[in-house]
Amino acid sequence: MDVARSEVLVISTSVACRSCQARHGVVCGALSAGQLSELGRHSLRRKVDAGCEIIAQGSENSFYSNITRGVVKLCKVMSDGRQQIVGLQFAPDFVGRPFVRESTLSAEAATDAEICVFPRNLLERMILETRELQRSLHAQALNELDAAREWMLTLGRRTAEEKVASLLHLIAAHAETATSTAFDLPLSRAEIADFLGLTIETVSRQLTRLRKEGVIRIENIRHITVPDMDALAKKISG
Amino acid sequence: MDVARSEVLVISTSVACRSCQARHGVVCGALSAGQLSELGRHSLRRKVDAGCEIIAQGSENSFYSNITRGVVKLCKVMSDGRQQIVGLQFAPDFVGRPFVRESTLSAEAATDAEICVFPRNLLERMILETRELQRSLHAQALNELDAAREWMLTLGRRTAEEKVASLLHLIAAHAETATSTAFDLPLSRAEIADFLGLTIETVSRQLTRLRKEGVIRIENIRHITVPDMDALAKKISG
DNA sequence: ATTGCGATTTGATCCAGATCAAATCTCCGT
DNA sequence: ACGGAGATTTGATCTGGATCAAATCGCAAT
Repeated sequence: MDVARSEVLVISTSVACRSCQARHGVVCGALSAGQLSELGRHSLRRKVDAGCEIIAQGSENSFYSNITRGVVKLCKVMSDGRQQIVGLQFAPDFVGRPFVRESTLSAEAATDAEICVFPRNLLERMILETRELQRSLHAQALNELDAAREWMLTLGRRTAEEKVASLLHLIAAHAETATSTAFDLPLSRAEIADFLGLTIETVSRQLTRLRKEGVIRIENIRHITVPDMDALAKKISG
Repeated sequence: MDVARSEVLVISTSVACRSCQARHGVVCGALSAGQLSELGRHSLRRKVDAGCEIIAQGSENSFYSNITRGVVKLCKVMSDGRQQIVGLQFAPDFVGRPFVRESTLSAEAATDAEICVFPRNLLERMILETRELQRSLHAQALNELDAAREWMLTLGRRTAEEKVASLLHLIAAHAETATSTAFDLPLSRAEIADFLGLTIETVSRQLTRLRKEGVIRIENIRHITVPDMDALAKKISG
């Protein structure tokens, strides 16, 4: 997303922030009706296509957002092009790093998504003013920290097969279907590789291996079925 | 640390928490004089030897602490024994995971250390009551999250040499000497391996390689000198 | 339907780091 | 000073996953 353009849009909008309320967004869920109305006057509901960069690594944090639909990937890239996905976020997560000027990572829509965009200054003021918002963002930060550390174990100590199984398990847990036994992958093979610290070839080979073992079925390139979730879980050494 | 024993000690102490104040601990730095005095009556200053387990993975979070001296490692272990260090904490960091019943990781003193121990219930009440404490712990959680994600990049995408250089750089940045060009390693080779997702043999080989290249001098097994910090930094691809 | 191109899979080979196996080094207790 | 045991280094070899190289698939544009 282009920063200058987004600021123009923020100013021009005047509708209340209904999308977040509907999804119990982290931000809107913590605000009073009055605050919600003030925030709504300056916020913007925005559709972003898969691949759209919401925040660029190294750019100024000039706005924050709530995801209301879709999946966002957080990514770090090195100067020589190597890159690592360091987090996946799902609705209704908050996106952004409060209280730091420059972003150390990029946030990019992994699927088509919808976000609710808030101007930085207004939101930071509300965080400092509103205990419940602070508490709620603190809770999300702690949850993300738990997830990041769990993933550090996966990156540092699990085999390729365990890594792929871990990813499928993670996606299944966040899938929107009730059963979560069949789901769409929000990531391409290249993105999966960047999340797992592997190459696309290894990811592909491990997926076909899991398929041949009967642990998963690959309905098509982006759609997986897991006949027996326990069999998948057994692939991940605890 | 034995949980039952620590609770007895907490109850029996009645001195104010002066060690934290001196080090501007995350907790004590955020409290008023009155709160400090209440907290002090229920807190405990405690020396722990290197290797002492402060929190056990899977145990109940029944207290929190502030580090006032030394280094604490956060560690996750798998049922088959593989383990991964997922964070290092230095004075005056806060140790513990507020608002969650069971710890998903262990915290262990990496060096001889001193911590200030608070009972869980009292501290959680103070977090909810005291905006400044909430803010301060939120800030620490966000910093730890940044550090965890930076380390995910290291674990997933850097080579063994870059990993070892990254670790030395990290330690140097937290060293207590002003120059930080010479420092003690708070970790054994085995712990370094568990932090970097490598084996001890690879860690040892990369250290001697950096030594032979003149990037570091190994004064003795736990003490490193870096003649030129830029040369070390150049080993870490950005 | 056909073409074209990027994404994915599959195959062949390579190599960074793991594993197995000794030497050394450190340092503690006697 | 003298064991002795664990920690560290060094050496030899192996291997999981990377790299290089082709197919093959999926699908959008014509």
